[in-house]
Amino acid sequence: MADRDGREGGETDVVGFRPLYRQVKDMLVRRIADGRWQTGQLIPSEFQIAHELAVSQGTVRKALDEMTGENLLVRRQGRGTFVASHDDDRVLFQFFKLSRDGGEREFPDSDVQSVARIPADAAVRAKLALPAGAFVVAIRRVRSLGGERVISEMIVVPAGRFAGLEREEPIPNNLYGLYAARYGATIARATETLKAVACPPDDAKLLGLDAGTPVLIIDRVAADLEGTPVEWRVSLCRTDSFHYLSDLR
Amino acid sequence: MADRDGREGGETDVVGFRPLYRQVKDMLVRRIADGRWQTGQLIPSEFQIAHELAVSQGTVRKALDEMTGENLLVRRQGRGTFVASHDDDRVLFQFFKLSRDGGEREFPDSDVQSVARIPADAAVRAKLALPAGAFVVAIRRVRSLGGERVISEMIVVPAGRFAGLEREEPIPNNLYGLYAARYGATIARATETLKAVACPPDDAKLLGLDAGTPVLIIDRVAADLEGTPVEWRVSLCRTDSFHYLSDLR
DNA sequence: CAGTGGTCTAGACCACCAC
DNA sequence: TGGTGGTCTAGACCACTGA
Repeated sequence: MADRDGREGGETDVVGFRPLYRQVKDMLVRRIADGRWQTGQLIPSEFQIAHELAVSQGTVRKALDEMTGENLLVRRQGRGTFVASHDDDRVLFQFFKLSRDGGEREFPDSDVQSVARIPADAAVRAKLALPAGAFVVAIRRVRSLGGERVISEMIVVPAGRFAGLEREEPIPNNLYGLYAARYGATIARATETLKAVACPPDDAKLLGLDAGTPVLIIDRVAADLEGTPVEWRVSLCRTDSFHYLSDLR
Repeated sequence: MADRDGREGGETDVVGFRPLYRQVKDMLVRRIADGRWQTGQLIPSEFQIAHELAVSQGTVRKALDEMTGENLLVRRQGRGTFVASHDDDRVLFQFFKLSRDGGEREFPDSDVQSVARIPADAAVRAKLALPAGAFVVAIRRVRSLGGERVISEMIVVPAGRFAGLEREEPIPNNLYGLYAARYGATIARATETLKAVACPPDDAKLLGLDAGTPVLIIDRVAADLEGTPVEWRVSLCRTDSFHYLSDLR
């Protein structure tokens, strides 16, 4: 690598030492973030990357291993290393935690109620770190498991970053795949806040419940590779015969 | 190592090849599981373990790194590698997901209502994989955050594995620390199932709520290093000004 | 200062896959 | 058969800690 953190002269770093493999990792993450490496694509072999960056193969390996651990890459022995894609299975496993009691995990269907480009109010701007005057695209939809309506949700994304999303037709079931493929936005992490509340009348109607029935409310902010918030989503879920699964490790 | 997976003769493994570093890891995990390495204890250095097992230092490092990633070990540069302990901070971070809206994470207080040794009913036996006729110790307690009652919970553990727990006095706030210190049971993982329900009258009284208020119900089964279920816990949580936090990565 | 974990390298060989 | 990732080794040097 060009300079190896500027340590060639042998001076002691007082602060801010960054291991070589992390610098390599940052460089490779950037290649995904800015779209030079597309979702699902085969990336160069360890040896090629090592040669290109003038670094040993072991250092590249450590960077790739960390990225694999963060679900950014998928490695397949004998074939190569691929940029992870937001296919249904991954999204299901990583981001969809609701399933039928006693049932297998299952990808939900979606029934879009409305899509609109609207000004962001203060609450939305706070969640997505947007400036005053920003616009957002808001989607309302109902999701079903096994034909039964289970989730009523509202999704909000910045209109600037997702220009034209409100004219997308149809709105796909798996939104994170769309974000990556059409807008170069890779969802890497999300933070969910859960509460139990009485179901409001409008959502109750959509879900076929009595108003006031206890439902789970999931407030999610999803972020991209740089940690920038990209989507705010509030989901009301019936949990009479469904549940939210959380694995603590 | 004694045999290195029996591959010395150079024969091809048709099935069941297990990398050396995993065999090392299994061996070291067993030392924690059976109490030869106690919680919080300093373990031998990489070099010493490598020499003892006749394996290279890099192989030991890979085993230790995996164990560190699973929160079984804590490594401190310049000092050594330690068996992770269930101190308040770790339990708070890894296993306690409820906090006040807008507040910092905080360790809850406990107010024990009852402790009893009782026969396990069918539901309990199913959760903890116990045979017919088994006994359990059941604990009921109320937990508070900042002086406010927030959680009403029931905890059930096998009486065989935790002999005399019902006579423990006092029942400590941090149970997982007690499990490790007195009964050699390290809680390594837990699976939580969440639902929103109407609060039953008894719990409502304990939490100072109106019966029927929506509350979050958390059904947790906690397992030890071998994956054996060790504890079943059902927690009713008020979420009017509190929330459950789930990080998706 | 000695001892620990952390990083980096170089090279060997194995397991797997596609051609 | 060649190329990929996966494992294992050996050794050098760096960064941190505590006596």
